[in-house]
Amino acid sequence: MQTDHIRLANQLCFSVYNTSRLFTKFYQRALSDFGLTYSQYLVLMALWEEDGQTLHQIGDALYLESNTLTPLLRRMEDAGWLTREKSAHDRRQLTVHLTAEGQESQGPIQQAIAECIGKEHLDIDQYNDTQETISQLETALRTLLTDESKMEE
Amino acid sequence: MQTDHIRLANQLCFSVYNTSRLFTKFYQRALSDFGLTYSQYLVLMALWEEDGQTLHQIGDALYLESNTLTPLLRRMEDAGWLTREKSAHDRRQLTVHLTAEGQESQGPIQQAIAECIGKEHLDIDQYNDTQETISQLETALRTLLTDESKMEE
DNA sequence: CTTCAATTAATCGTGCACGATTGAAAGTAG
DNA sequence: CTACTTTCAATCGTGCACGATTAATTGAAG
Repeated sequence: MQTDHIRLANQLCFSVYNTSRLFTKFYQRALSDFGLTYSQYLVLMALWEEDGQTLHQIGDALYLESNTLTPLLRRMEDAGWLTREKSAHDRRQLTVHLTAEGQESQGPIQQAIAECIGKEHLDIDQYNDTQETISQLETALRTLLTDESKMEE
Repeated sequence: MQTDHIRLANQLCFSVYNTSRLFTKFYQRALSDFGLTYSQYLVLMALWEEDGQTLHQIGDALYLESNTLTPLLRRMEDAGWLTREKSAHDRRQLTVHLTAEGQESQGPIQQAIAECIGKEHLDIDQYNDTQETISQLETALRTLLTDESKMEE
């Protein structure tokens, strides 16, 4: 039935939309003490993984572009988490480095999140399969949406 | 391991966040022809289900509050999808009714989404289990977050 | 009836997301 | 070297989300 397809897609999309908002609120509890948003936490994670990335590289990691990242990184620079400077070898690019504050905060921030997960009794182990399943859906949607833009070339 | 908990939570949250954005983009393809956003489509679905709901009732259905719905409904009224009027029996409340346009568009809009699902070869049946799993996670997070606010009372 | 509490939509300010465009810089071809 | 193309970050405008507050209306208690 075609209508069943729509109903399933609607329910699935709505659940994912709701869960995303709820997860963001959940993280916000731990992050608000540091004055961080979830998106800003994602940037920190990318830089903890590898410091000195360009805006473009961070965007590749988080699936975000300059229209979102430029103001976001500026706010994080103002807050003292990182520095922004034009790359020496290619002045079009922007290189982002963590400040000492940004580096040293990794432990405390992740501990705050860990406490939030523990204290709230979020049985996260239960969702090991969920992570795989949702990742597959994510991949399917991404290829579906990016293949389309390739068609136009 | 505590760090494993964080890593799983981070991956899960990031996947849900990405999937939500991708799903919104996917729906946007079908909805843009009608000048609708995904959030506005959710409001239409709630009103197709039951017309004449109050802002509060719509908010209960979509987990949104007046700070989001008031401007959203105003834009939809401006676009001709619905009408907003104060309830007769309780002038604090706002009753929302579909216009003829809003009612008649249900078929075409859902057909556009169905075509989008079909044409893009999104094998949605494959995600029957995913819907259940993500719904459980959604419920867990919601009770977790709303029980907390009850503690403060 | 009067006072106080509760409910409701609206308002305000901030921070994403994102489609679209711009301008600068770098790369490429002739 | 010059002209053209590509690749960047930045900018612009719109529409959510959402914490916090406000003002109007209703309900409840005395």
